[in-house]
Amino acid sequence: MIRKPTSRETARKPNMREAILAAAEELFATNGFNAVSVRDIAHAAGANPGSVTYHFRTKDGLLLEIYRRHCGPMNLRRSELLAAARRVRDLQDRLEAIVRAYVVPAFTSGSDLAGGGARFTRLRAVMSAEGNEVARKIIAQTFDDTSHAFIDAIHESLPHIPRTDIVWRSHFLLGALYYSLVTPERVSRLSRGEADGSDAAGAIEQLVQATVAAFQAPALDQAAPARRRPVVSSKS
Amino acid sequence: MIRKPTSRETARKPNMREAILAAAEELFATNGFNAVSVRDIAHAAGANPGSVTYHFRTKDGLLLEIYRRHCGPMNLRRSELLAAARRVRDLQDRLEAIVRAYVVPAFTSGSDLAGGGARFTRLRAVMSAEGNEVARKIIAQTFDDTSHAFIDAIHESLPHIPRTDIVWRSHFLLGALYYSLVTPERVSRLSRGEADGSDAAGAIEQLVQATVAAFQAPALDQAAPARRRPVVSSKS
DNA sequence: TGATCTTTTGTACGATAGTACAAATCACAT
DNA sequence: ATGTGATTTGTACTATCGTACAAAAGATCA
Repeated sequence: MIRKPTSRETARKPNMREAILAAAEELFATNGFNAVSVRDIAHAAGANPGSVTYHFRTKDGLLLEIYRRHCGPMNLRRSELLAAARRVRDLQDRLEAIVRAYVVPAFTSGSDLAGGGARFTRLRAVMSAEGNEVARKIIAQTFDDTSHAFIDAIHESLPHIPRTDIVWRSHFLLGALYYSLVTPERVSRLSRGEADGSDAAGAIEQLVQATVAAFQAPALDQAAPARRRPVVSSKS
Repeated sequence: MIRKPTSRETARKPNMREAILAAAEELFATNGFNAVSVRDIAHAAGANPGSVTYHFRTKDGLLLEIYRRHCGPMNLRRSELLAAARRVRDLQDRLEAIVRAYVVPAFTSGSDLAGGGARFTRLRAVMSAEGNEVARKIIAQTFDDTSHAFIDAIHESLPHIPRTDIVWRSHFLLGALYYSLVTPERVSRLSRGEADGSDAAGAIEQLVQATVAAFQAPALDQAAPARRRPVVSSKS
């Protein structure tokens, strides 16, 4: 999109650059940024360490390019699905459609690259946990608009819930989404094999079902604690 | 608990060992394991790098000791609160009490060390995202029993929900909990200052309210998709 | 074929990592 | 006061890190 591909763009190996990107994405997403060395990436991609420097200059540049690759398409897909969801008449159905528009691209789409969006979403989860600065910047300036659009849409379908509560609950949604991608094996283990945490379709259905209910929870009346209060003692 | 403190246990600085542990906990929790060097930790604790080696032998040993410090007390507190919650008669109230028993210690308690359990819970979140092996082992063997106890308790108060769904939803709970501690500033930002993501009490109330509703969501009938299906097109 | 540009390779450099270890320093019982 | 064991300091070693760069190899077109 930025460079015009000259006719001799093709390299010796068919797209070594892409192989490096894919390997880096995989390694970063599973081990974190700092645990993976440029040499690890090069080795996994069948490339020479110097080749990474040639294509991306620095390790940060490599991470940045991964984000550039995915953020656009994923945001676009989310916007499309959100626009369609907003046109749903029934408020209950609309809420579910909105949540689905948020969740589905994170699991399955996001770019045409192999592996789908799940790997990239997991990468985002890990980078956010590590407090990576490069990631933080590009995420805030790329996804905050979309996040606000989703929050607004949800708020419209739940007018009686304060916006603050919606923000919190959408935050929980993202956390649940991230964690499902980070440690899927925990689900399999705790369910004693009855559930498969790595099954994207199953995870999506569970997440959508649970999240819709969470959004529909009664508003948190911060002023008046109307209902019964904590039943168990709380020391300090 | 393992060493009997001889009368000359006190060092030159009052508890340099504890200072190192606290500094490491803080740095690991905010930057990840690999991004923090032993020298960073020593500097933050006002200690000499060699002192870290003396007390904990290796960097892994330091992390392990942090876990040992917190896992026991936190598990104990959770068990106490869970036992109390199970005695609540009303099923709705009981469910909320159980969720609270899970959430509250993660935010506020967990050990007598300064800073409370929030720092340690955040540390666990980051280590889990990084796929840290030392952490994974000790977590699985320390918390799985407790997790099962909570899942069972929740299942008892929601008998009509399949266990699989409960597992998924408690997984989402943990993910939401982790993420709230990892990036609280995102809540403040998205709510445009109306909510404070760093306010533990507020986060707890929001999380409990949302999670209880999520647990109470209708069961996911994997066999019969009774309700209307996705309203928006799904390509691929 | 030979010139030219792109890509890959191989190697090296300075910085920093984790850890080991001897020497210095401390607290305390005698 | 002095000896003794626990702790802290200072330093050094080896490995690996990110990155730079010159040379080799490959591709493209005159």
